[in-house]
Amino acid sequence: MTADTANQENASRDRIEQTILSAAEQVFSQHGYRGASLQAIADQAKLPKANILYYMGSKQALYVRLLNRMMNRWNAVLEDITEDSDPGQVLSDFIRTKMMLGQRYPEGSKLFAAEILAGAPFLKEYLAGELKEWVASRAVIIRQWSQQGKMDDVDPRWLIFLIWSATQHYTEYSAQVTGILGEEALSEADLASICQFLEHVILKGCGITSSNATSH
Amino acid sequence: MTADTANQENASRDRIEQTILSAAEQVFSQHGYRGASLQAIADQAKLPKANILYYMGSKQALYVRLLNRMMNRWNAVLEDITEDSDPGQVLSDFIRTKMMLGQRYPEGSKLFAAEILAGAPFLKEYLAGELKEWVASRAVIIRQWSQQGKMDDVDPRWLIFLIWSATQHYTEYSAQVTGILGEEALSEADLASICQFLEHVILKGCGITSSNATSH
DNA sequence: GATTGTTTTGACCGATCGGTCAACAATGTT
DNA sequence: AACATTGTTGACCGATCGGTCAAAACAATC
Repeated sequence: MTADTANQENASRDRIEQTILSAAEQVFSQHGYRGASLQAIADQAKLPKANILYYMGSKQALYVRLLNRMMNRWNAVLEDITEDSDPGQVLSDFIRTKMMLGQRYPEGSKLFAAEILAGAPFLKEYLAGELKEWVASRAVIIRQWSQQGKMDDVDPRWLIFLIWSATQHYTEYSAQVTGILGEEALSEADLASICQFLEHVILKGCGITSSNATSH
Repeated sequence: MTADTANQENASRDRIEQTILSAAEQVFSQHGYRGASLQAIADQAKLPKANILYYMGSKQALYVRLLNRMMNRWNAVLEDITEDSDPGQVLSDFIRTKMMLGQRYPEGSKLFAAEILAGAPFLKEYLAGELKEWVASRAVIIRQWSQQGKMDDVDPRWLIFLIWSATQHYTEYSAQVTGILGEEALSEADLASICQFLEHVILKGCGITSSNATSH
């Protein structure tokens, strides 16, 4: 096997795998792990069912792979903050980044939501391990901001949960949001308006005086 | 059949139905409509599967009945507000009531969440009908509050969504929350702390000066 | 105590579930 | 050209799916 053909074959394999992952993400996100069927995924990917299993091994392996892919997409968020950072800037970025991620990967976000709803059977260790430490370390920094008088003395954990929930709402509850708004999907103007609203309420609510970058 | 025996039999039937509904709520809330099986519901209720169908007719009828039951529990919220109401009082009540409802009916709330995640196939008309009108009518009143200078000029729809999402988070994402906090379940102290935090941030964020009833 | 109506439940139905396998096609290596 | 490896897929497996049904158990009326 030459390097060329190797690349070609790997590329072909990658393309097929991406097709399957994308199809599976749609089906799993709508119906959860149990409610999704390999046949439905195969239909969505326009491949025979046996082909799905040839590439992915099993339903569970496919599902776990999707969960990991989604979690890697979140890793960059809020990574490089220090006690000297500007809370207004950081929280503003946090809100916009989270909102953008949800809009960019709606199926992945819903997949994650369904997993949590089911009691997080495949993510228990991740939540109680990596993610718990992530929240704890961010909380320390936020607490320092409060002590420095940069913002009110709020519980950082509740603040993080607030931003998570408020932003995720617009992807995971998109069926409700669009139903109530009477629109097919959220427009760019809607999204900008929502971001502005969340920044205004959360920053002001935390006693953060709007910096030049976050005024409106 | 005497009136006595009639009451007795109806009461017995009601008891069995409540057992089934409660069992079904647990199973549906964890795995969604498709992922739930009548056998799992029957096991949970400790009844033969055929008995479930005898009382409920079909899986779909059972599911729809659960959805309706849950929606009736929400009907009382935010019903009697006017342009003369105190925004601080009303929003404070709204937050606490929503949070209490989620804690009181965690399975029902998760059931609703799973239905929305799946694209609301059984609730499309309700969302675009009753609920849309409910939001629109509340929005009018909130807009009046803003014009009266009682609060900032924020989009009432985003405010309602914010309160919904922030409160629902603690029931629907309870697996994530407890995993991160390292607790089995939210304590009473946690709940009080969360309510206080949400009131502080949202009211202050909307420019509502804390009334005597909502200070902390 | 015979009759009538209501619950209860195991047995069963066709369809679908996740997964296996063998036959075959396609491709790479020598 | 011969051989080895990898990819493709219909047929099939036992288990489970939602739902039906009839026979037995139970209760109420006459």
